[in-house]
Amino acid sequence: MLKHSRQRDSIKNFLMTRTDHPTAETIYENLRREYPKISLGTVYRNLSLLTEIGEIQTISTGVGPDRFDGNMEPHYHFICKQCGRVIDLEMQGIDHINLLAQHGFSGTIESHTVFFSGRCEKCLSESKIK
Amino acid sequence: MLKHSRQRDSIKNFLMTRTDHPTAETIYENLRREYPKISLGTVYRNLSLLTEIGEIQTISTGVGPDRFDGNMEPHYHFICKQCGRVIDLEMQGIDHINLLAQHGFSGTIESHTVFFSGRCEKCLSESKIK
DNA sequence: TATAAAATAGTAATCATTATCATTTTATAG
DNA sequence: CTATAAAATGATAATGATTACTATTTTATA
Repeated sequence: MLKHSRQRDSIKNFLMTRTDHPTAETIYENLRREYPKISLGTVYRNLSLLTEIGEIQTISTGVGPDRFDGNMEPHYHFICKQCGRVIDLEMQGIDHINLLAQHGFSGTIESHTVFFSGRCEKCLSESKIK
Repeated sequence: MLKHSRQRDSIKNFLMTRTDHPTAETIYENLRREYPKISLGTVYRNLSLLTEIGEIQTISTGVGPDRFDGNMEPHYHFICKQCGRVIDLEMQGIDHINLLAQHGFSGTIESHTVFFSGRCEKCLSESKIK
């Protein structure tokens, strides 16, 4: 049975205030202001738990540590090849790609994970300067 | 300047014979038959290098270690939620999603990474038995 | 064949994450 | 309220995957 925990609430609340998909380490550093004795293990444990119960999303980009997202509205992510920033994309849904994948495949297609990549606005403007 | 290496050739060749997207560890175990003294570091170093020069693909699924693919023809991957197997999908291209992502986004969308998931044929048939 | 650059094997180090466990917190019941 | 049991925590050790380091070997070229 799941019991209430102040630390878990705080992690969830922190994620709700951010749109930059912070890492466990960043979340830890920030929570320490409110809970100076919180441990990194507690942060990881709760991030896993919150992901399991569908309150947050874990984003494994394949580059660097995992990132976490408190926004559960369906949306897609962009990863900048230059600075690594993860940015929310405002685009229409592309669930139809599941049908394309299912066609001729003998397993069941239940979901998909998509990352777009390229260069973000900031990196583009900085490279123009140089 | 890039110099030739028997070990690198062997890694590349091994990947060309497989369609199951082996891990570095699996590649290492197999290469040891031909090169009993090969080190895991050499395997990782060459897998990174081969990926950099575009001869193979690194697949970071977010679950378990990275997997590697010697097939550079454009294609998509399915990851079984139950057994973790990575399977090639034979589906039409979905590059049009880049345009959808680009619409209203101020950076540049250059590419995308997509994984489909669900249950593979094998896991489906096994769960029927039980 | 000599030489320099690159690659290797062996191993240590690092990074991200998970596991362990004694102590504390939370929920529930008397 | 207090007692109790389950769950969560903090502190820390352990793990798994990958990268870094370095003396030695291999490769390409002169």
